[in-house]
Amino acid sequence: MARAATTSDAFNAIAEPRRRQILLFLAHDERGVGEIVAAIGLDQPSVSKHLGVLRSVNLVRVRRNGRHRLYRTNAIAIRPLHEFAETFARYWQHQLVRVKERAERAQAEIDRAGNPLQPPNLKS
Amino acid sequence: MARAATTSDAFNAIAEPRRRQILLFLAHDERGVGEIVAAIGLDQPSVSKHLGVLRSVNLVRVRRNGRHRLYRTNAIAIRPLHEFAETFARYWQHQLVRVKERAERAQAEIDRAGNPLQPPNLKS
DNA sequence: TTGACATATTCCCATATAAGCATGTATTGT
DNA sequence: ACAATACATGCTTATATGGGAATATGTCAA
Repeated sequence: MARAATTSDAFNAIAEPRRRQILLFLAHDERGVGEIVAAIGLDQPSVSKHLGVLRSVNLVRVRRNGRHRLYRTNAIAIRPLHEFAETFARYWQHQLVRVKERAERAQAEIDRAGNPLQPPNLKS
Repeated sequence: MARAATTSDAFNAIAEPRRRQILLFLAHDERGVGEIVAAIGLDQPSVSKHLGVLRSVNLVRVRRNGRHRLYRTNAIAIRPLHEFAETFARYWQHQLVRVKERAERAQAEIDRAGNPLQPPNLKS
């Protein structure tokens, strides 16, 4: 089996850096394709194809206005990603707390030794 | 240019559903490969290869214990994903607030009409 | 209608899969 | 040393990609 299609879900669509760039660019307000092209420095057909992928997983909404098509990020489609990542947030927070505590203990060790120029715990 | 390698960053590695499954399974505590195989119902070589991808982007840590290799999710490697998704969280929260407000206005319309059986705003 | 403008779509190709199957490697128990 | 256990790696194949170039589609203006 080959890799899942980029159009299969938000996770696959977002794997591509240029698409993340586009989503960020379209997060605040809607923009025409030309503006996107100018903003991210990629040729127009490529941008249109990326937009096609994003559309197919509902990560963007389109609105037609004359000969322009105004795209905008559909933020809620990113929710599954957020929920997945959120699951791990508390783990790395614990991890960081432990690192911080260790650093503080090491600093206390230095202070107690009275000589800040000596690296602590060289062998343990 | 082809698609970026799955080993290029966390975003690409996480695009694969089985790898997300593995990360969740290894989030709380470390497990041997055999346990992972049993848990997610995939053959051993496939699991090993997925673990290889996850290793290459530091999404898991390994520790050897006799002939076992104990894997564990390295939660902090998921942080870039979380930060990306977090950027959009406030947008969809606004979106949901708007939907809720609209629903409440519609309900108020119904209440005012005094007849809950008639659908509101049929033409506007 | 004709042309100009804004986007989308098609074709081409080098590249990278993920799964299945077979095999290699390291470690332990006897 | 030998067999068994626990993983990792190599090989093959169907499939999908993203960018570049060329072309098609759709809309407005004169």
